[in-house]
Amino acid sequence: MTTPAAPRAGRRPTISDVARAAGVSTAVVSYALNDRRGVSGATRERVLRVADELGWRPNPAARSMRAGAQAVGLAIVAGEALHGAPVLDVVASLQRALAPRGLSVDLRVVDDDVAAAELYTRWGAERRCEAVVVPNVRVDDRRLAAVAAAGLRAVVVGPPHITPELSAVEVDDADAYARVGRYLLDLGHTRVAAVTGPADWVRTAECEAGLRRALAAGGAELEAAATDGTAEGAAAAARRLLMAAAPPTALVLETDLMALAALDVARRTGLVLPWDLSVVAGADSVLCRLATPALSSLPALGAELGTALATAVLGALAAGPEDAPVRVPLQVAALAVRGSTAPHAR
Amino acid sequence: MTTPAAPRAGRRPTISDVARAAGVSTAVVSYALNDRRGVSGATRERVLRVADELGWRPNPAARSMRAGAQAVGLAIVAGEALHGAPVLDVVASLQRALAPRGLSVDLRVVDDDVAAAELYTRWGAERRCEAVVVPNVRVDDRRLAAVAAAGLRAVVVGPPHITPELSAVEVDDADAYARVGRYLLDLGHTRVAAVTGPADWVRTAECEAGLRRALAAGGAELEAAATDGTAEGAAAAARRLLMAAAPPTALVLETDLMALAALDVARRTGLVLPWDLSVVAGADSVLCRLATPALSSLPALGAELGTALATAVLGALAAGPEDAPVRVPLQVAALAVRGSTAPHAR
DNA sequence: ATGAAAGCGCTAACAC
DNA sequence: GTGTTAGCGCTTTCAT
Repeated sequence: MTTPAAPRAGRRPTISDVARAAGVSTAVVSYALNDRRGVSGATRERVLRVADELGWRPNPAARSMRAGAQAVGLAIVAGEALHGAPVLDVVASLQRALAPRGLSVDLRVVDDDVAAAELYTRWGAERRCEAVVVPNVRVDDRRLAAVAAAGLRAVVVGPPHITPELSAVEVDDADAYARVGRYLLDLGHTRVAAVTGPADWVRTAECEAGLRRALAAGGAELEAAATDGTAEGAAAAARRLLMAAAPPTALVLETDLMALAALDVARRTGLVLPWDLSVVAGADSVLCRLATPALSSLPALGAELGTALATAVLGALAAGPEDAPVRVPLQVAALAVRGSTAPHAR
Repeated sequence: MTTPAAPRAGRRPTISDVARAAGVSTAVVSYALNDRRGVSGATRERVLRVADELGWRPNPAARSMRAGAQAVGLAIVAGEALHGAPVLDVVASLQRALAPRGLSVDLRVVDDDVAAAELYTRWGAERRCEAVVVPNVRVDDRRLAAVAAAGLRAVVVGPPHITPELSAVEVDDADAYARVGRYLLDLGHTRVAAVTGPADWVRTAECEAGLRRALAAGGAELEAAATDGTAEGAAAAARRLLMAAAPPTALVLETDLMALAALDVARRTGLVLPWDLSVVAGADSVLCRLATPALSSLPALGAELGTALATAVLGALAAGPEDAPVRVPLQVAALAVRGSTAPHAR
């Protein structure tokens, strides 16, 4: 036996179907379903029950039509990490934190920052998302210009004072790298080199500055080599540094893969870790633990960055256009000391 | 000076705005914009020009309202690869191939296959996507049941004869692993072990079967150890295998990380590669090239899998409900031979 | 507390 | 070839 109020077969039930089945108007159903006041307890109860029985689910397209796209956009350049963290780790925790608010994450993999900027422009025009996340900020980043032009709310990821006019997750990489610097100083290293990612990334400069300041305070010097962030680039830089007249006794590399590449170079150069050379990775992973010797590493961000981003996004969406931007600080935890670092034998 | 037909400030132009500005009706604009016949060349031209001048962009929500969600869903379990390939590589090429058709990819990271099944059910009810991609199929996969119940079109990724009633990308892993088997036979190995991912994955069984058949044809035996697919799990399995009374002289591992873990175990066991032990990785990556010795590896799928998926998805969407499912074959390319494999010294 | 109805931006059936 | 119009499913005034 079929309830006369049931929707046509082969169609998902709509609010009208629920309203008909519950014997009320669509407005009441909408109110009840969205937990709004203006509905009696009994009616609300009944509506919810009927909606559940019918298997009603909101149609996101229809909802977006009025409420705006319930999504936040994230364009990631192919091959890049998300501020040093594995992209999917961050996305997972961001999705988890935004889901209860009915927000989804629109992740796109683009070729470069030019494509990302175009995408932001398009997203703005299409009203495809409420806000965008901008990671791996460059100096004079064209994406930030695009975001501003598109009138999108943005959450950037960067060091504490980045783009003060925008909401941001402020990651204290300078502090983390300063701690690495002090650790190496304590071990007696006086010639340290850093192999970083692209020179025009704000984060790169920040990490290098933190490390340099800490070393300088102890009378040690830092030689920095910017690369494209690939294993090959890091290997080339490491080779050049280690072949120099007065080679460094400690090497800091921004990622796990870069550190692994440096390990390989050191091995081929005949250097025995950690006695001839100490190596520190800026972002931990299984790789760092599997390497021989295991690599001393700064923890990589992951879930923490995702939740921090969610906080910033939700804050930015809640805030009016006149309100101050939301700034969410995020600390990098302690260096994991492993077998790749040792006191410098003078 | 403002055109009288310009939309109110602070609002994105709609089709009505374009129609007004071009002096035609919304239907004509819609037809022109969607490249449909029934509009004169001159009118079409003018409409397109005006739309461009106004900066009109389609509103995806409004479009989805009639046409259905222009998206394909992909739920990936946290930590899993996509049929051995890096998730974002596949997603990038899938997005690139679907974008011209106006389709986007809705990627979600879920905790496990139970959550994935729930998500598929929800997607079906919400009409959130046109089709879903189901990778890493398990034996009696609950996700396939959910997909069927939700009435979603699905594209699965698996071996050639998987779920014949659904569209699929058929990856010939058995053949690839058979080639590895023959290669090891040619090197004189007679005791080979395979360390695989979870035993209830269809692909796992397929890889193992391919390897086993090829080895058996040459009179060699295969010992297979299923693991959880992590580096730790692989290390434990490798340790157990290598400590046995008659240890294998060649080890095949499903992923780059697992192979790296095995390398580490071998090193600690005092085995010198490739003389005491040959190691093959089932999925290549920078890691395999950086390892010492570099690992002989089967290429990992990436962009090819993405384009194959796009072909299958588009085919499935184009096909009527009565049409035969779309099956897209995909071959794994040749083994890259590197320093981790050598003839077995009898 | 509840109902009627307008409308979000777009498409498509139908009329001219 | 072009215009009119009725929805798609939902939220939200505005009446009652």
